[in-house]
Amino acid sequence: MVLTITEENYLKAIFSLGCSGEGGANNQSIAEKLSINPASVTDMLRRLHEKKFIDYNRADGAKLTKEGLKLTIKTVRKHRLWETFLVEKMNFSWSEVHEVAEQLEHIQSDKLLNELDKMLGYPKFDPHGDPIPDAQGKMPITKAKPLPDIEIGRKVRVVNVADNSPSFLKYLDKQEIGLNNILVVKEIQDFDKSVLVELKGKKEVFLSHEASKKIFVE
Amino acid sequence: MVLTITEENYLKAIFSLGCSGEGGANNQSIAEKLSINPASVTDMLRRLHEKKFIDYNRADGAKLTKEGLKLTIKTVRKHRLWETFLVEKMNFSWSEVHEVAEQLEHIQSDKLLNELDKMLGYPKFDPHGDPIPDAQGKMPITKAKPLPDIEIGRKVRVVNVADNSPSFLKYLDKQEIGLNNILVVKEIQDFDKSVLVELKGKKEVFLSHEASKKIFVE
DNA sequence: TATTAAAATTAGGTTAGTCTAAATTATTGT
DNA sequence: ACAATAATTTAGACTAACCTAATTTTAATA
Ligand SMILES: [Mn+2]
Ligand SMILES: [Mn+2]
Ligand SMILES: [Mn+2]
Ligand SMILES: [Mn+2]
Repeated sequence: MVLTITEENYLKAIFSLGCSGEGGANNQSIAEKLSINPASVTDMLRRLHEKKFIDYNRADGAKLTKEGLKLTIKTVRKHRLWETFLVEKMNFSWSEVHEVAEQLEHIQSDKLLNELDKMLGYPKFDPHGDPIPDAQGKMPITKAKPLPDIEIGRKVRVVNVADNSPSFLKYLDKQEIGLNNILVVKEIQDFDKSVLVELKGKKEVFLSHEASKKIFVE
Repeated sequence: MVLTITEENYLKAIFSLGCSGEGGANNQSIAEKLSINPASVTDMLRRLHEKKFIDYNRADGAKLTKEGLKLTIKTVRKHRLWETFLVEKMNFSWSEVHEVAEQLEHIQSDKLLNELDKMLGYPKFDPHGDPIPDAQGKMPITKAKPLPDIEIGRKVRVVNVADNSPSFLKYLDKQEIGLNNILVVKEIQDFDKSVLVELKGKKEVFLSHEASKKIFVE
């Protein structure tokens, strides 16, 4: 049951593509997510299927098997715990952690993983508000909504961001929007769907539709 | 200047073989250290030479170039800082850290490395008493001697162990010998060169010549 | 010095993971 | 229903890192 780093990355891609959208992950979306040629993806999907980590066919796309899901969730757990570690203990900002966590998630040591979890106080969410699976693979389910779905006037709390790219996160930093911040939705522009929100201290900022779709609140 | 994990491991092997013994590292010793076939080593030595990380010829063996040395020392720094981290912050024992550090040493993040160093208080030695190169690549030089070279009756302090294998380190644990422990050399047996030492609390133990050669004291 | 043994290299192969270009299958718009 | 377009797969190649078996070079010893 020992996966290569490459295999772990494919499984993770299939996992995250499978979360959004109900069907499996199709070749093209995996290729895009991993910046790899579709022909290479075909190859790897065949191998992952042979190893019983995924089911795959052209119509339904790739879906993790029970075994594949178990292994993938462990990788996700590692990724998110390491991100939390980097922010909580190593003075990283939320825009810096993802790249390093992409490396750290492949470290194999159950003891280290458990100690990390303990040191961080068994956190439930990572610095981007993503749920951290526990040692049994269970993770909390939240019913957060994207900002554009909120009625005008509601006061909400930012609980998750659906894009971990440094460019997006730095943009949020600049707008002074962070996890757990309280926002009030003031208005949504008709012509471009941009959202006007009030931050703490009465400060108001416009968020593009593009950006606001990726901000999840409760 | 981006090395593969495999290249880093070869350079590290050449480095450590070059430290002991004045000449370079020969093919066979590298092959043994990495558990790799000599024919494969020939291959890799050629590639490392082409990339200007080593000088190599059959007579003198492999020697790191200035560039190669710089990169290798950084890997050693990472390895030893991570080992220190595991012991100081993650409740690992000195016999458990090496294997995990072999993985962690390949993580690429200058910020993480600096923060790690800072969090640990800029340590000078790792859990086995090996010197940790600083950010400039400088490391303290000590004049420790192996236990069999000490005169009878001298009181000394354990400052380094020259074998990081779990089996050796667990053996030392069992004998209650650890870093910084004070020992008195009571006698050296003629027939097998085993060493009788007195530990704190007057307890006395025999150490085989094999073991005592690997215990460095001051 | 000639013979033998050890060390290193060469030759030829394998596997994982990638690529490009060409062929095949599906989907879609008219 | 059919042509155009999009998605996927096949075919053929490449690189890094390894292997075994055979050969060559160097060292040791009789
Ligand atoms: Mn991430
Ligand atoms: Mn995250
Ligand atoms: Mn070590
Ligand atoms: Mn060490």
